[in-house]
Amino acid sequence: MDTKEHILSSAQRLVQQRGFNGFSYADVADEVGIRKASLHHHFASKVDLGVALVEAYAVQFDQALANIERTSTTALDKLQAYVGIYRATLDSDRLCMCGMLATEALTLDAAMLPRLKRFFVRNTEWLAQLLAEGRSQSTFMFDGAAADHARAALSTLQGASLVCRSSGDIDAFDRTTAILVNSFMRKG
Amino acid sequence: MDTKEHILSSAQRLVQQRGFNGFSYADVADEVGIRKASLHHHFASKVDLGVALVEAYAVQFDQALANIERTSTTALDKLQAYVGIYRATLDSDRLCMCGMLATEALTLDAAMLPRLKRFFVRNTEWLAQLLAEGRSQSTFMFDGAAADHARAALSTLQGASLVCRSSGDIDAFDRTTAILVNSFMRKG
DNA sequence: GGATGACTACCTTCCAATTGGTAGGCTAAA
DNA sequence: TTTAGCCTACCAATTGGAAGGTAGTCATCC
Repeated sequence: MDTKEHILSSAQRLVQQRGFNGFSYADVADEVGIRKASLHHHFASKVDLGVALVEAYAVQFDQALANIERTSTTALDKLQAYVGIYRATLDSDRLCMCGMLATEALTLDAAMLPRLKRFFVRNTEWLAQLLAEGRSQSTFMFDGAAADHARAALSTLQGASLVCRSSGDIDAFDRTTAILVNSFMRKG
Repeated sequence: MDTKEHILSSAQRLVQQRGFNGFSYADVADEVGIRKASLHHHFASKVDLGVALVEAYAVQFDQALANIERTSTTALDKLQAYVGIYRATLDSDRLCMCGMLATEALTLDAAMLPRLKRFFVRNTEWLAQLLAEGRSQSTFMFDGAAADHARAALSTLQGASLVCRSSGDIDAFDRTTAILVNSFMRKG
C-alpha cells in the first residue's frame, strides 16, 4: 500500500522525465528499494503499471482542478492557476505525464489509450467551461466555440512545455503563456 | 550512399512515430533490408545516427521553408503553408521529429541536444521574421515582440500535433491552427 | 486459545528475447 | 591494392517476466 504508492510516484516521475519507453522495472525497483520481481507482485506487467499510472494521474489532475475551483474566484485567476500547474511541472524537470505518453502513443498498449484520451477530453472540457464562464462575465473575449479555444490553449501549454525542455528557457515559457492568457482578454 | 539515405529516412520515420527510445537498430536493419552490423558501418553508434538524423532533418526543414518563401507571396499564405507542414506530418502518422526528440531530451546523448536546440531557434526566427513582415504590412496585428509570438505559435503547433495523436481528431487540429492563424489577423 | 488456511509482501533464481556493439571475413569496384 | 559495403558470428548487458519460496498478518473454526 505504502509501497504501491511509492512505486506509482517513482514511475510517474520517470515517465514524466524519460518517457514510458525510457525507464525499466529495474529503475523503479532501485528507487523504491525492492527487487524487480516484487514490482511484478504489485503490477503484474508494465502495461498494468502504465494503466495504473494514467488513472492515478487523472485523479491527481482532477484534484488540482478542484483545488483551483476552490481557491480561485475569477475566471482569469483560474486560468492562470491552470497555467501554473504546467509551470510547476516544468520547474521539477518534468512534462505533463499524459503529454509525454501521447507522443509515445503508437508504442503503447491499447489498454492505455482510452484512458489517455479521456485525460485530454477532461482537460479540454474543464477549460472550455472556464472560458465560457469568463466570456459570459465579459472577462474573456473570443469568437467561436469555447471547446475549440480550450483545445488550442491546451495545445499551447503542452507545446510550450516541450519547447522549453529543449531550450531550457523557462522565461520563454512564461512569455508564451502570457501571450496565451492575454489572447482571451478584452482589448481596447 | 543510397543505402545511407535509406537508413536515414527509415530511422527518421521510426523516430517520428515511436521516438528515439522506441526503435532499435534491428528495426532499421529489417526495413532497409541489410544486417544490423552493416548499419554500424554507416553509423558507428546509435548516437551517431541520432546526430545525423537531426542534421538531416534541419536541412529538410530549411528546404521546406525556402520552398514556402518561393511559392507563397503574402505573409498569410506563408503562415498557412508553415502550418501545412505540420498538417502533412500528422497525415502520415508522424510527429515533428524534433518535437518528439525534445520530449525525450533527458535521455538523449549530449551531442544531440545543441542540434535539437538549433532547430527550434531556427524555426522561431523564421516565424518571427514572417510575423514581423506581416505586421509591417498591416496583414498581421499583435502586441509585443515578434519572437515571443513566434515561439508561442511554434508551441501551439507542436502541442496540437501531440494532442491530435491522442485524440486522432485531425479536424480538431485544423480548428486549433485556424484559431492560431486567426489570432494574428486584424480585427474589426 | 491454538491450529488452520488464506492473503500480502517480499525475496532469490532463473528465463528467453532484445539491446547496442565488436571482430573478422568476403566481394566488387576504383 | 585499397577501400566501401556488406556479411556471419559473436558478445555482455539489459529487457520484461515466470517460478517458487519465506515470513508476517489476518480471520475463522474446533
